[in-house]
Parts: sequence; structure tokens; C-alpha cells
Amino acid sequence: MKRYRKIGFKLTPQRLAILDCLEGNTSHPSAEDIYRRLKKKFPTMSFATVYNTLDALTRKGEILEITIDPERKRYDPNTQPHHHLICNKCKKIVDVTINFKVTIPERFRRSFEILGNHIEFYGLCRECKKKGG
Amino acid sequence: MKRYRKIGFKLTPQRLAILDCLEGNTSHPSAEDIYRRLKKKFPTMSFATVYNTLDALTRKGEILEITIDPERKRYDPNTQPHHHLICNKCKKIVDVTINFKVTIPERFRRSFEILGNHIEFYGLCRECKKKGG
DNA sequence: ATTTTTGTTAAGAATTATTCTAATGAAGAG
DNA sequence: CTCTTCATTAGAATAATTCTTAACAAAAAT
Repeated sequence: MKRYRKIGFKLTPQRLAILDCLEGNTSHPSAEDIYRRLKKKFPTMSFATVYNTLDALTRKGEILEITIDPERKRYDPNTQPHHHLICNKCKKIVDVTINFKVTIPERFRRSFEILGNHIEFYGLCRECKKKGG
Repeated sequence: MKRYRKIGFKLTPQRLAILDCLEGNTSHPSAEDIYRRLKKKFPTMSFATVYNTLDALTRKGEILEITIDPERKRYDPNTQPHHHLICNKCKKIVDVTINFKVTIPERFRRSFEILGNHIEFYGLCRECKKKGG
């Protein structure tokens, strides 16, 4: 619960609400998703606070900013290296916590220090497939 | 050269210029990069034309819209399935035209029809590493 | 060779996502 | 209590992209 303290920034009610909203959330919400969900509880909550907090958390490595949806940034509280499955139709994003071995040849490593990788699988989720692609 | 005809849309001078600018271009330019480069030759060129054309080409499958840079869309004339290497620092994107075998377990395939995948390798390019990360 | 249709362009307005700014406020240090 | 620091808010500003509209040009139909 209050393992949040170790993040090392001031825990305000707004920030706690954002953290709670993110905790275990596998829906990869955008800033707006979070804002919309939170303003019920905090009608005075500002967009800037959501952006500031998400930015602070990203810089502290507590969450990941994911760049899959061309329309907006999305955030993922799961900071373990993992991959994603994206529905081309509804843009739903599903976590794939499997470790794939993809090794890039030496010739690339000579000009680039590789620090990690991320695989996006794309396709059609069952719901969208039913409705016809 | 005029294999462009088969694309099946009207080939105007502006569109030809955009196509030429893209042809064999491995720099993954953004709409603005293209616009800036083209308005020298076509001072009357409008941003809207660049966006419309990129959009039309994307829908026709002639180019790919790539969603790696959180700030803007970038375009890639290489429509063969391939992967990318991104420098965390300067955001340079390099093509990796290697076929990796990444097979996702059956349990994912049951709820998702997988149509493809894209691997992003991220790290530091030589130049940025020299300057110190 | 006109007319009609269809699709393209340019300019700028509009929209959307995000960042910045300035004023205010709360919490902790002294 | 007063000072300092950092967070919050509202709203302005910015940046990327999309939309709208009018003028236009090529192709198709007459």
C-alpha cells in the first residue's frame, strides 16, 4: 500500500489517486483516460496535474510511456520488460510477458549499443474479428 | 521510374515530388521533414498536401506510418516487413531487415489473430555514445 | 469543343494532445 | 510563525494533425 513512499516525491491525494488508478491496471490508459476516471473523485483535478505526475513517474522509472498508438501516449505500470499485442481495429493493447530471444547480428552491434527491445504483435482481437474485419 | 502509375491515383507534380523524396529514403522522415525539403522546389506546396498524400499512400499500402517517435508520425517507404533500431538520444531510426522468428504461444492465438509483428531495438548510436550518454 | 464529373490543391481555421506559465496553497525546516 | 520548496490549478500557448472550403485541372461524357 504505502510502498509508494519509496518513490521519493511528495504524496498528495491527487498523486495517490493517480497511482491507485495505475496500480495493476493492464488497460494502458492515456492521460485522458486517467483524467476522466479521476475527476469523478477529484472534481477539481487538473489535466496539468495528470501530465505532470505521469511525467514525473516516467522519469523515476515507476511507469512506462508506450508509443504504439499514433494518436496519444499511453502508460503502463508494468515496468518489467515485456511486449504487447495490439488490435488493429479497436486499438486494445494486451501485455505479453514472455521473454523472447531476439539477437541482432554483430554488424548492428558495432554501430549501436543495444539496450533493449520491444516487440509489438498486431492483429485482430476476438471481438473485432466477430464483428468482421 | 514511372512504376508510380500503378499506385492508382492522380500523379500531380506535388505528389511526384513527395514520392521522389521518399524513394529509397531510409531516414524515416516526418511530414514536416518532407514539407521542409519540398518547399524549396515547390514554394507553394501546402502542408495539407503533404499530409493528404502521405495519408493516401499509407492507405494504398505504398508506405508505412511508423509509431516509434512519441512526438510525431514518421513514414517509411520500405513496405517489406522489417524492424527498427532507435537511438534513445538522437531518435535516429535504422532499418533492420532481418527475419526473426518470434512465435507467440497458443493461448494468445486463441483470443487474437496475429497478423504480424514489429521489433524495436533501442539503444545508443555510436555518435551519441561518444558524446557521452 | 463544351459541359460535367471527379479528384487535387492551397490557405487557413479547427481540433487534439501536450506543455508552459503564473498565481496560489500546503507541508516541512528552521 | 515565517521561509522555502514543491504541488496544484486554470488557462494560455504550442505543435502536430485534420478539416473545410473555394478554386482548379484533368478526364469523361456529351
